[in-house]
Amino acid sequence: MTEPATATDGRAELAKAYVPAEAEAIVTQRWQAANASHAEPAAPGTPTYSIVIPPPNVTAALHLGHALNNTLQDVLVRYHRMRGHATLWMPGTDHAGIATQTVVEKRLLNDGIKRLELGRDAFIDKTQEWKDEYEAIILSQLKQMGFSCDWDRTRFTMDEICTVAVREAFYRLFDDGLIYRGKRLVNWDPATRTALSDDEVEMEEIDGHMWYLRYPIEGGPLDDGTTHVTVATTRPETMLGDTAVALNPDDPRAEALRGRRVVLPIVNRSIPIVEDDYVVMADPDSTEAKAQYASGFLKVTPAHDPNDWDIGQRHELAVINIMGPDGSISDQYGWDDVSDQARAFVGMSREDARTAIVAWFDDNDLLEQVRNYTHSVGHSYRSHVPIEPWLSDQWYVAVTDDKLRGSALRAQNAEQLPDMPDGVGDRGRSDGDGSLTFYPARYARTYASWHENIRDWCISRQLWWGHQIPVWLRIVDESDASAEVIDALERAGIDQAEPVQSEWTRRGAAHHARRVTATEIEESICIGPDAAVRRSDARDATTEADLVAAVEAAGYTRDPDVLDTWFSSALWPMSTMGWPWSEDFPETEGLLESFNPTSVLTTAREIITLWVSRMVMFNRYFLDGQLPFTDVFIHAMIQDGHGQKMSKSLGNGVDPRDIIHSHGADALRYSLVQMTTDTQDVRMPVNIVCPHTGDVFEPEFITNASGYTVTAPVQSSPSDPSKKMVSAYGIATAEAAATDDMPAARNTSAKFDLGRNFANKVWNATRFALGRLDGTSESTANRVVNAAQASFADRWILARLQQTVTEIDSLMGRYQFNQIAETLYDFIWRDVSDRYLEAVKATIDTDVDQQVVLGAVLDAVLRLLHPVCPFVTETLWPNVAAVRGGSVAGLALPPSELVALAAWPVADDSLADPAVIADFDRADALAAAIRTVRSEQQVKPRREITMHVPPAVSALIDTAGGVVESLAGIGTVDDAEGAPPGANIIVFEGEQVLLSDMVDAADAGAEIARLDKRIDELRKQVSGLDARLSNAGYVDNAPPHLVDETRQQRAAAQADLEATQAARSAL
RNA sequence: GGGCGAUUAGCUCAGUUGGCUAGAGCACUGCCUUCACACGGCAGGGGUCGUUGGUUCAAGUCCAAUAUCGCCCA
Repeated sequence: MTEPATATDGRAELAKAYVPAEAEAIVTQRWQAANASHAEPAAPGTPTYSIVIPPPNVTAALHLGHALNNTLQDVLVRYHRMRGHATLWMPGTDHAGIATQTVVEKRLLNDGIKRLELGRDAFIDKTQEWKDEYEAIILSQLKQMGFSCDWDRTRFTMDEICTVAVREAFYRLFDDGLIYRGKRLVNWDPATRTALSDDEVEMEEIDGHMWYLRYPIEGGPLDDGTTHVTVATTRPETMLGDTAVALNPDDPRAEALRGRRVVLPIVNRSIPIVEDDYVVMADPDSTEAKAQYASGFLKVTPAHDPNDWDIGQRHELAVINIMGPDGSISDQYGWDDVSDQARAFVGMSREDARTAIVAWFDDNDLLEQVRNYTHSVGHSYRSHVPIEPWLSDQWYVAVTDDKLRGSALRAQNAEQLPDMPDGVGDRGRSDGDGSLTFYPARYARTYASWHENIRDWCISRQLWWGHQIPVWLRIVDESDASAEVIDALERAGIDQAEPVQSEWTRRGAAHHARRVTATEIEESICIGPDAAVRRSDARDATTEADLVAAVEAAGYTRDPDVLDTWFSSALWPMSTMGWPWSEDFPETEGLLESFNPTSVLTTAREIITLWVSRMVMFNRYFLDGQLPFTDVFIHAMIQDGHGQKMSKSLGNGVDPRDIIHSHGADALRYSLVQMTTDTQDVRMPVNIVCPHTGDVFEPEFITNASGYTVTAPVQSSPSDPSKKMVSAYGIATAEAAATDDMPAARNTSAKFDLGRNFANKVWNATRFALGRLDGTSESTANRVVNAAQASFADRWILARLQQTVTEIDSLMGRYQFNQIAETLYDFIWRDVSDRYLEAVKATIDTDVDQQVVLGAVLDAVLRLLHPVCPFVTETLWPNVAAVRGGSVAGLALPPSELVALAAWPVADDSLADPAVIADFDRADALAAAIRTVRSEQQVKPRREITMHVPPAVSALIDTAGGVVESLAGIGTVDDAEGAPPGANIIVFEGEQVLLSDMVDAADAGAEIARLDKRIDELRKQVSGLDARLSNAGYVDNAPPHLVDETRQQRAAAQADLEATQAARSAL
């Protein structure tokens, strides 16, 4: 193999096959040296194109899902950059609060270190180290895949510039009354001890039980002798916090029970019986599981169930919280009527308490029955333990406010969401209304219906890793409260925050107060970033540090919680571009004006609610209705070979670096683009590369504890089973560790062969041309070829090029990625390589015009393919540039040092030539028919045969100017009369074409068989067409052009049939 | 429970508003190591388009049921 020496102009000697690893390293350097992907704000009048990367979490290395997502973005970005747009692709990573904290905690625990013992600052340092490590890995992966992000602008969601944006956004929302603090039921994760938003809760089907517990009726039996009511519950342990029993008002038993109370067992609490529509009535014959299992009585535990909370609100029930933050039974969080009997349960875990309480009911003859019951239970997406609805103080964004939710809905394209939901109001209030378009369109409804059912967004997380909430709190007794606070609270009820005018607001902070108990008041001071405090028009504005010091001196302490990760992600298209004060970060000046709204957001569908919605709400809120992006492209998901979603726990993620290693980055990218369709998720069966032998083999699978099919952690080499290796699953799940004897094995997949072969094809097609072109010669250097005077093959390939450019332009605008890949494949492989290069082989060495055309076509091919396959095209670019000369009229291909910075080809309409394309297809069809006979007669490929043609066919052959001869291996073209006896006959367009000099002795039997088979086919075809034409319904109702077409087809098939029959009978 | 998507060749997938003999890649068969490419060329085999019913001159495509799988929401 030739060493790819790099000359100063970037040209390399071309090896026989494309070697991605060598090319990728060199090309990456050239891009870096040219700063090829850097963007500056657009000059006036220049069109812009921008994308912000969905910032990957710093929890782990990227997998193929990221590769897909970002490949699509790079295709768009490179395409628009070549189109001459000022193009920005903003890269970065996300701190991913809970996810990162969890992985770091786990790693520390492996070393025996506990987070709480380590302390907040030291833990954050450790997490920072993790972040640095994985951020570097992620950025390196992105670069290895060739992504043309503006690396100079790489951001992290906890960078100072992002922090300023987060602080300012929080401050403004707080000041505007859209952020509030309240005691609510939250989705509590007892394992990580933090609240989760609704979106972070995953529902899982659980095989559980329905327990039927008897609660004695207070004050003696009813008239019918009933002594108790039976409540049905899946969570008996929460009964300690029951504050009512509810039944449906339509229940026949309601009247007798009205006004009665029950005595809560164990606790001996007297609780009311209330009537509420929510309660499902018992009906053993119902098709609904709920009614089948219902007893008609519902225990109501407002502190531990969201539905019960609502019932409690309606009936003004007490709220008794019987659990601590770790999910154990506790009397420290609002339970103060603990009976002696109940005391025994305090301190138990929720699981133990469930067992113990059921046992207690059984022992006391109050357990009526137990039935198996499958129901869905919310689990933490992070720790996977069941969620505990838990009462606590949290911060919320009032996303249900019209300024957020309504704005998000009004943003939607009116074609995709014609009617606004009730109460949202019509579009047309602000700029971005009606401009948000989803591709594929069906996701517009997903987005809309989510907003219709949205609840306020819980943004506080009990974590250390993240943006700490910029609010300082203190609780004061009403008697100690300032007059300003009392004055503000006059206007409000309990648990409602009210703005206060105070010394703090006069110094540039925001001040709220709310009553938290009958006598206590909670005051909260929100302080903006230093840049905001300094700019404040408040009378006594100082600095953030001074203000914080003063607030803390006054007895306020900062809320230790941090913000939900998605709060900072929601600001990503703004914060990365310098909002709110780009003058403080000069490198960002002008970005917001040039590049926000961005052109498109590319993401997977799971993130529509978490991220897309919130970016829309925030961007519009802070930027006068301006959208963060106008298009949203939702792409497919990559599943493993068993149709399972790729996930860390299944260890079935594939590292793109493995694919780059086995196939190259361009192959990875091309194959991913090729499989990106509107609808279908993609299955990716993965093989393993043996690190000992290089063998590629299908791994051994096992079924894990949860019933999923996973790769066995340790695999054996197929050719030598004594050699072992660790699979990616083994590494991801830590079930096996790589050693010298048992190294880690890379993954690969045959799905990427397609892309690798294609890159190699481009490579070799170019090598062919390089051997035939010499652009430095006098004759070609300044030659301008006019298509009208060019040869048939040249006119054809230029017409096809024009068609291809037009098609790709259209497909790019519609995000039809798989069709882009197919269009490129068809043009480059089928047309340029298989047909054009074969057709010109005979003439290229002498036809100077053809050399110009070939050079131009190759140049255009590299440009067209560049967005998808940047490495191979950039590698070949200088070589092609060096040998091509002249130009083609109507085909603009201005020179450029790098193809990455070259102009997208512009092919004038004058190059379009449907007649030439039609004639070429005819010539190609004739050649194909001849090749079929050659193959059947086993004619040697190099043997040049003679064809004998009637005048009609002769005309085509003349028109085609040698193409038929080249493609069919014809040495001589003769007229029909000259055919020797025994010549083979094919029928083309109703005419007989004879072939001779095929073999030394013709096989008459094979010839007869072939013609008989063809006659059979043609008969079927004719009779099929006859059937259609004899159908009056078709002739009368189908569009006339289709009927005409059918008649022509019928005539052509009939002519072919007759000619073939004539040939057959001549034998 | 609600919504969305899928079911087409052995495998992985295309098939735009209904209209040429339902396509591609891999795999398979035969021939070819021809001076761009065996990561290749040429030729070929292989599909009752999940099932049932309907609309239509015409259904892989539209409608209705139904089965199976996946995802999202509750």
